[in-house]
Amino acid sequence: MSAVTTEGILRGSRLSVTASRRRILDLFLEKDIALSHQDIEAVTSGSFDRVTVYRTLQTFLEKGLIHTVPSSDNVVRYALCKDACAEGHHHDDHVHFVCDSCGATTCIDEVSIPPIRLPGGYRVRQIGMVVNGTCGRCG
Amino acid sequence: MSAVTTEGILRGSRLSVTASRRRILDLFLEKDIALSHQDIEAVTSGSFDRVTVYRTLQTFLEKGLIHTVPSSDNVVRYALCKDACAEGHHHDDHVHFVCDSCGATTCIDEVSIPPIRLPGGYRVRQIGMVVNGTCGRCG
DNA sequence: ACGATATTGCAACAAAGTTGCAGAACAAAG
DNA sequence: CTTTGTTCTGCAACTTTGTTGCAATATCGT
Ligand SMILES: [Mn+2]
Ligand SMILES: [Mn+2]
Ligand SMILES: [Zn+2]
Ligand SMILES: [Zn+2]
Repeated sequence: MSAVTTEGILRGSRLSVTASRRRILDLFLEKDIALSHQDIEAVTSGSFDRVTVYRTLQTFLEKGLIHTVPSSDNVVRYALCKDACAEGHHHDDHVHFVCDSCGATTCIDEVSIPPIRLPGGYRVRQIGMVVNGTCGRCG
Repeated sequence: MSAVTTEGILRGSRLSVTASRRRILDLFLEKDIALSHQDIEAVTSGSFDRVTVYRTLQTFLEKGLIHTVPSSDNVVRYALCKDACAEGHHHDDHVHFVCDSCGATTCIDEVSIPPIRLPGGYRVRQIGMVVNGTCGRCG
C-alpha cells in the first residue's frame, strides 16, 4: 500500500479522495511548515470555497492527519502529523519553532520537550513548547 | 507610593484612572487567572462598550501591565504581569498551565522554563511553555 | 472651577467562523 | 461502464470577533 503519496495518505485514513483534500494535503507535504486557514486560502485563491477549507482542515484534524500548533497571536496553525499520530492518539510532544523574521512555524521533531515538575496539586497531561527566534534560512 | 492598590498600579504606569480600567484591572487582580476578552465581557456584561474593553486591554499590554498567553485554540488570553515586567522589557519566561477540567489558565511563576538546545541554524530568543492537565482545585 | 488632553461610546465596517441545504462528486456494486 | 447510495462541496445567510473615525464625555493638572 502506498501511504507515501497524497492519495495513499487519504485512503489510509479512510477518506474519499477529492480535489480540495488532495490539494490541501499536498500543500502541507510540500511546504513542510505549519499553515493557517488564511495561508491556504492565499495559495489556493478561490479554487475552493472558504467553507470547504474549514471543513477539510476539521476533517484532517479528526483523522489525526494534522495537529494544531500553539501560538501567541490568535491564529490557529496546522501542521502535518508524523506517522506516530493516529485518529485517537496524538503524538505531539515536540518543540515548535516560530521564526520572527520569515514567520514560518516549524515542527522540530528531533527535539523532545524536557519533563517538568510543577508545584503540588497540578497534574501534568501534556506539555507544549513554542520557541521564538530566527530560523536557519533567516539567521 | 501605594502600588498595591488598583489606582496605584494605574498611576504607576502613568495611566489616568477611569471606570473601565479600574474594573478590568480589578478583575485580573481578584481572579488571578488569565482572562480573554470574552471572559471580561461576560463578567462586566454591558457595563462598558466592547470597543472600550479591546482598547483597555491594548493599553495594558503596551504599558506592560498584562501579557498574552500562548494557546492552542484561537482565543487570546491575558494575564497580569508581575513586578519584573515594565513598559519595554517583559519578563515572561514562566510556565503557563491550562486546566482541562475547569479551563482556567494560570501563570506558574515558581517554575521557570528549562533551557533547550535546537539543531544548528536556529537561534533562540524566547521560549513559551504551556502545560495541560488538571489543576489543584479540579484534581 | 477651568481648559487642554485623553478616553469613551456609537456607528459603521471588515474579517473570521458556523450552519442548513440542494446539487455535484465519489466509491462500491452490478 | 452504469447505477445507486452516500459523502462532499458551494452557496447563502448568519454569528462572532475585531477595527476605525468621530463626536461627546471624563480626567487631570493648574
Ligand atoms: Mn508539530
Ligand atoms: Mn504568564
Ligand atoms: Zn525564518
Ligand atoms: Zn481546574
